[in-house]
Amino acid sequence: MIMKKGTLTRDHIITQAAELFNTRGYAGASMAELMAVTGLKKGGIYNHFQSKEEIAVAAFEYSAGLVKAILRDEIEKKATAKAKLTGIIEYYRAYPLNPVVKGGCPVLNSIVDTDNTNPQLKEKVKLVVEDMLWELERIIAYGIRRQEFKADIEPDKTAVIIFTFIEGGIAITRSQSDGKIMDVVADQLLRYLEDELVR
Amino acid sequence: MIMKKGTLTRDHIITQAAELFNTRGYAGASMAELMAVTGLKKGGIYNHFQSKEEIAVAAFEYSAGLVKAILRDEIEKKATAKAKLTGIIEYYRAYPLNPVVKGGCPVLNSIVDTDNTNPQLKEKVKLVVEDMLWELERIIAYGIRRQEFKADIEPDKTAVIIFTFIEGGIAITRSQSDGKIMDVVADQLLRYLEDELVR
DNA sequence: GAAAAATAAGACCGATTGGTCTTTTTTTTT
DNA sequence: AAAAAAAAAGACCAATCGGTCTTATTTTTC
Repeated sequence: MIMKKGTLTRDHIITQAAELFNTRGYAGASMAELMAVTGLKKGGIYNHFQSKEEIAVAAFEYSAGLVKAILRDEIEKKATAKAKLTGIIEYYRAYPLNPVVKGGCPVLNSIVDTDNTNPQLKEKVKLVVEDMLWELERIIAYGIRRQEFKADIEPDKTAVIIFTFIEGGIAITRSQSDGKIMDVVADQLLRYLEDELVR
Repeated sequence: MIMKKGTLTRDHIITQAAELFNTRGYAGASMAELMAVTGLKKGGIYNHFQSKEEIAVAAFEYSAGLVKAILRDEIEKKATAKAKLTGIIEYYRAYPLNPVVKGGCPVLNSIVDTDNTNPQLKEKVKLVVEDMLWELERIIAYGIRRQEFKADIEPDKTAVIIFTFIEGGIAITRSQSDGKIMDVVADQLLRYLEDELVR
């Protein structure tokens, strides 16, 4: 057997929990609901985790891993910095239609959902955001090095601009249930890329 | 007596609830906590409201009213469209330091916090976002009319750009606890205003 | 200041919360 | 296939959940 049964079950709990917590929030989701969506009873779940919080952390790590994997893929399959950024922007244009996890962007949701009663999760979220900013920053620095981008742009600030704009778009889209908002955001980001970054 | 005692108590509950729900989320905040922060017992609270949900709606309306009042003030005290937008941008630059309600932007928080189990609040949030977009749109249309802004810019899309960018900035700021992020956002918005809107 | 009305208190409710623990069942090892 | 180990079940727990209702108190009206 390639994988122990328990590990399979554990993964199943995590994927189901990721969706549940992302749609209902940490406080809003109950263990009873998690039991329902996993098809397991209390004993089955608590055999793999020590607490609800531990499940939430594992679920967020899983969701964040999905997002990162998609971004990495988008980055790696393009050669130029401009193409990499364009790929990311286009990915997010379609985001409201195909979120990585049901319930919207897990990064945005966790930022807002995580109050100060869960410092462990809060720190994890912070690290994930830092990591995504860093990933963008690398692309921009790469573009400058390749002389695709203007020499005087600041990679760190540019990364913040792109990322905040995208996450804001996801938020407003969610409130209005209107996919066209992400179009506006994506178009504007492409214009920004063309006008202010490309030399 | 200018105001009945009950109304005063009701307002007190609302202001305290606004802060509580904004920091802990709807599901995360309990009636016991609301009792603690208001100094009232169950009977005192339920004398004014029928349910927790009704309190949450009233609290959000109150918070949204505060935000709108500030924006309106920022808009009215300036004469030109450019000055109005600059005023709003500068207001949000300092936002992480002085949120209208403790816990961050109530609009952003409610967008994310409100799942589909509370359609009444969700609709309210949608209307508030629409209203804020509309307010921005009006300024931009005003700027075009006054020939401050280019004639070919689209007020609705421009409003979306400004608003999503600001809300995204607030979100990321919250995750990183870093006030400099709002500086990057504000600076970029001012540049956008100068370069793409002003003719 | 007395009567009426509004307000707040606080005991009480059933349901649900996250979590524990023993027992049973299933899986893995030998 | 037997023994050992892992996994899942499900009864059980105290605490808390949102909410109700009667009683006591305070405020308002007359």
